[in-house]
Order: sequence, then C-alpha cells, then structure tokens
Amino acid sequence: MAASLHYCDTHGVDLMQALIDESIPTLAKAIATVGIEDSNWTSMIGRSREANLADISLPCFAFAKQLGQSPDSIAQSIVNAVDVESNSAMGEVMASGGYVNIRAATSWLANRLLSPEPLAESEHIMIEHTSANPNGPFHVGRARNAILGDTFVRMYRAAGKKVTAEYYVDDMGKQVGILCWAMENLSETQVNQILESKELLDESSQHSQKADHQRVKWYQAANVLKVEDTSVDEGVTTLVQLSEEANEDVLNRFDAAYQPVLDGMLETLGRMGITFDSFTKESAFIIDGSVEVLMNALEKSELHGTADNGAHYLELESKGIKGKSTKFYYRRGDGSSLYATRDLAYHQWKWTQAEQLINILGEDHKLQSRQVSIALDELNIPTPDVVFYAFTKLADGKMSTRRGNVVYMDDLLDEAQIRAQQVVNEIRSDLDETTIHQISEAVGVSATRFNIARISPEKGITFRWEDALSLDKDSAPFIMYSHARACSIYRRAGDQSLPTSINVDELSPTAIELIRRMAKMQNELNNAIKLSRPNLFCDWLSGMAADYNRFYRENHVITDDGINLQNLLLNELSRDHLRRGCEAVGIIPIEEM
RNA sequence: GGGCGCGUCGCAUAGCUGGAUAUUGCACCGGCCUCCUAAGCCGGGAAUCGUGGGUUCAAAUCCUGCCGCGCCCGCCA
Repeated sequence: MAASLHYCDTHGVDLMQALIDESIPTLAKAIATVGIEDSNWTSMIGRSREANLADISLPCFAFAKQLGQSPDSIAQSIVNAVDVESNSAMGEVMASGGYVNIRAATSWLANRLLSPEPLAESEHIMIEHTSANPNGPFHVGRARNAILGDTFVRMYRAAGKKVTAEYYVDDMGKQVGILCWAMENLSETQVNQILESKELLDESSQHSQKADHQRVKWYQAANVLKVEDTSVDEGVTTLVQLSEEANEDVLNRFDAAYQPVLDGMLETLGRMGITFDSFTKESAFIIDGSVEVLMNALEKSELHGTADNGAHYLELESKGIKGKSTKFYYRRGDGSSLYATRDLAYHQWKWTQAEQLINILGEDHKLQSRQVSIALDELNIPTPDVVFYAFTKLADGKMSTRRGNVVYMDDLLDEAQIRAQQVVNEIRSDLDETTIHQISEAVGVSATRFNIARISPEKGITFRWEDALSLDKDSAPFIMYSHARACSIYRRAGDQSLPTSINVDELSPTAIELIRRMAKMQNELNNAIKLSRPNLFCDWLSGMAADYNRFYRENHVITDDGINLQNLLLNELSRDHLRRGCEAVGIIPIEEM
C-alpha cells in the first residue's frame, strides 16, 4: 500500500478567505496610490463569480463617481499599482470589466493544501431533525427532513463543529393515541377487514412484516373506523388526556405501541447512514414540571390574555402576525398544555445542551415556528435557527400515512439497490455476488440521498422514480466512481513515499484546475453552512469529481517510466478531498465499483 | 380573504447579501477505449431568467402590480 495522507479532521482553513486576508495589505498600497478614499473597500472583496477568471474579485463600480473615471480604467490603475511580486499568495492580478481579478498563486495553494492546520475548538451545536411521529414507516415525504438534517449534521462536523443529532419523540398526543388505542382494541382480522373494505390493504412491500409496516395498518384502520364510530374518538381522547397529565400507565402503553414503529423507522434511517445521538420524549417536560412553570411565567407577558373559558394565549398582532388568528394559545380552558407549549419547554432544555440550536422543519411549520420564537422571546429564552424545506409530493397528490398514499423509503431503497445492481452487473461481471450487492446498496443509498440533498431546500419536489433513482452524471455514482478510481490508482501504485512539495512549473492545466478546486473546499463548505444550502456544497463536490476525472485523463500516475510521484501526490490529495466531501453529504465513499 | 415560499433552455437544476459572455445534468448532434476503472473525457446546437411597471451607471438578483403552483391561517400534533 502507498503511504497514505492523513488529513482527516485537520482541514480547518478557508483558503479563499486566507487569500483575501493576505491580499488586502498589498491592495491597500495600490488603492492608496490611485487615490481612492473609500475605507469600506475591504468588505467589497469577495469570491469571484467567474471562476475561470479569478478566485477573488474587487468590483470598482463604487469608485467611479468619486474618481470620475470608468470602473474599467480604475481597475486597470489599481492593477498597475499592485506589487504582485511581493505577495506570495497572489498569482495573477488582472483588470477586466471593471473588476480587479485576483488568482491565487498555484504554488501558494499547493503548499497550503500540503500543510493543513488543525481545526480550532468549536462550540457545540444541537441539530434537531426528522422527529417524525412514530405512527408508520418512513416515507419519501418524511425523508427530505431526515436527509437534509443529516446532511447538516455531517457538514457541520466536516467544518469541525461538535454536533448532537437530536430526535424529538412525540410520545403523547393524538397520533400515538390512535395507534395505541388501535393496538389495544383491534384484532388483526378486524384491521384487515377494515382496510380491505376501503381498498387500503397493501402487502406488496417486501417489508410488510417489519413492525412499522405492520403497525401502520392498525393506525390506518383506526382512522377509517373513527369516521363512522364515535366511540373511537372517545377512547382516543381519554387516552390523550391522560397522557397529557403524564399518567404513567398510559405513557407506558403508548410507549409499548410506538416503540417498535420507531425502531423500524430508525432501522430505515440507519440504512441511509442517518443516526441520532439523543432522543428526547415530549412527555419529559410534563413530568419534570417545566411546562407548568413556563405557562405561569407567560402570564406575566404583556401579550398575555385569557379567553372566556379560561384558556390562556398570547396576542401576537403587535409582533407582526397577521391573518384570522393572531392568538397563540398555550393553555387550554381545562388548564392543560398544548404541543406548542411543550415545544417551549423543549427549547429551554435544548439550550442547556448546546450553544447553537438548529431545527429542520417542513414549510407547514413556518407559522408555528414563528409563534414559538415570539413566545420564547417573551420568556427571555433565545430563539433557534430554523431551516425550512418545501414538500415532496407525489405526482397524483400529497402523501399521507393516514390514507396510505405513500411511497415507503424501505421500498425506494430496495428499488434503488436493484437498479444500481443492474448497472454493476453489466460493467463489473468480474466481481462476486456479495461484493456486487455491497456496491449496489451503497450506490442506491447514496444516489437517493444525493438526489434530494442537491436540491435547494425551499424548492418543492415532485416525486418521480426516475429522478429519485437517477444514476446520471450529476449524481452520487459519478462522484463515487471518481473516488473509487482514485482508490484504484492508489492500490496499483503500491508502496511509495510521497513528495512533500509540488513542483508547480510541471503542472498541466487540468492539474492546476484540480488544485484550485480542492483549495475551495472549505470555503464552499462554510458558505453552504452559512446560507443553509447543502446543495451548494453538493455542487462543489460534483465539480471536484469532474475536475479529478479531467486530471485523470491527462495525467498518468502509472507510466511506462514508472510511478509519477507528483501525480500520485495529486491523486492522494484528490482521494482525500473526495472522501471527505462524500462523508459531508452522506455519500458512501466506497473504494471499488 | 390574509400570510409565507416557488416560477430560469424540451425536462430537471445552479446563481438571488444588485455587477463581467446565466451554471450543471438528462435528452438531442458529433468525436475519443492496443494507455492507471468509458458509471469516463472532448466538442456542438438549444434560455424573451412567469409577466407588466419601478429603483439604479448596472436587475435573473431589490421594490411593486398581475398570472400560475405549493404551504399555512384549530383551546390538533
């Protein structure tokens, strides 16, 4: 085996930011010469929009009025006055279209890439995502939350943050109440009869014996039954009321009803590489009394009001909430709390666990989330950051576990694996069955995740099998293939001791592009995190794979004259960047495919 | 009715903290495997950035009218 580079967990430096920082003193001298008196110009330097022209750019449009010259000629004057030679970070500095365009010196980039610096100690972040009601199997509508949430967890970790992935378990309330009532009152025969009568019985899934797939039938049957039989609602309501009083017996029965479902859901998520560090039950905040304390505290708010029947609310009209209902009810007439109230206590608790909170929520929770934030503010509790995503709908309508109008994730992942296997069978007939299965499972899972992670969260998705399972170029397999290719070369190169520096003069254009791409990794990651858009980092990763492939075509590691060590070094840097990029978005970086 | 979001080549998608020839993939057309994985590489055609107005030296990007789509507006969760 070749000497391996061990850069994991040591890449903390944003080289584009470093380039900006190192360019500023040199630019400042030039700008003073030209006679610009705008002290704000340093904040105008940013990443260049034209990646083929420059890494960073200074737009000169704002100086035009002051100097009475065209932006273009100002840019040219600045460029003429810049002493590039004195700055090791700066490569080319050129004027174009009113911009001062700066490219990093390739030698500087290469050096920085080869001597990474350790990440600084970071704050602790709690990312709460998924938190789906445990009433049935994971479906593709719920998957966007989990995939997005886990991608954030991974990206933050790749950026060196300490992250707790948190799942809020809704262990009280109507949904589990219905499930529990059904499990206790309906026989399997009854359930099957009810579902059959409504043509809801579907045992076509390979996973129909899995606990979550089994128990959702009881949930669906109870929902059908309660339309005709009012005693269902009565039974459920009694249970729900008791659960809200933290009745131990009822909470235990709820637990018994939903836990196998939750386990089934977590198994599905585990297959996608999605795991949690912490599970918190909603009932915990009733039991410890914190909900009651908060409700009492809210009465001191200036927004507080009381309804005729004794219910308590906050009037939010003055806080910019518009529409029919500006009242945020947090205590019912009978004195009990509501879901949102418990959410307040939950947030209060979360702040004891981390310095930053991020919630991943569907766009249907926007109003609710705003109300909760205002209430938190009234309680002097900080508000969390929230990432919203638009819904995934089926071509023929909205997904619903209750109505059985869903595509289950278990089935989607099966199908993804099968489709991937068809491809692997075709091009890797040399591999044994077990290996082929492992590869196709990794490809299927990665492709499914990437096809969601690469889309802007606020954009609605219409589920189509072809799209969800696409193995095309702009997808996970393309990236995985590039990584596997780099691994293959690493294996073939054998045990080599790698050079400690890169001779820039010998680099081909594709090699330079590759270095430039790698140098932007941390910047792209930081940017995607800052803007809450994982799709931006997905773009970088696709581009990284493409640049590696171009490099691979032109620059051979294994040649007739032996091993080209410089190209091997670039191959190893690429392999490392691809692997870390994959891990940051939930693609499995397999070593062979 | 009110609030929030979305509308970019045939399809999908990037860019939206104003700025340089609007990105990428699929599909379509044409090249490249005696050479480290062709799930690849190179080249080509294809876009009134939903639509009308405004702000600006500069608008896909900001403001606004309209059209279309989605989500929300429970003492539910």
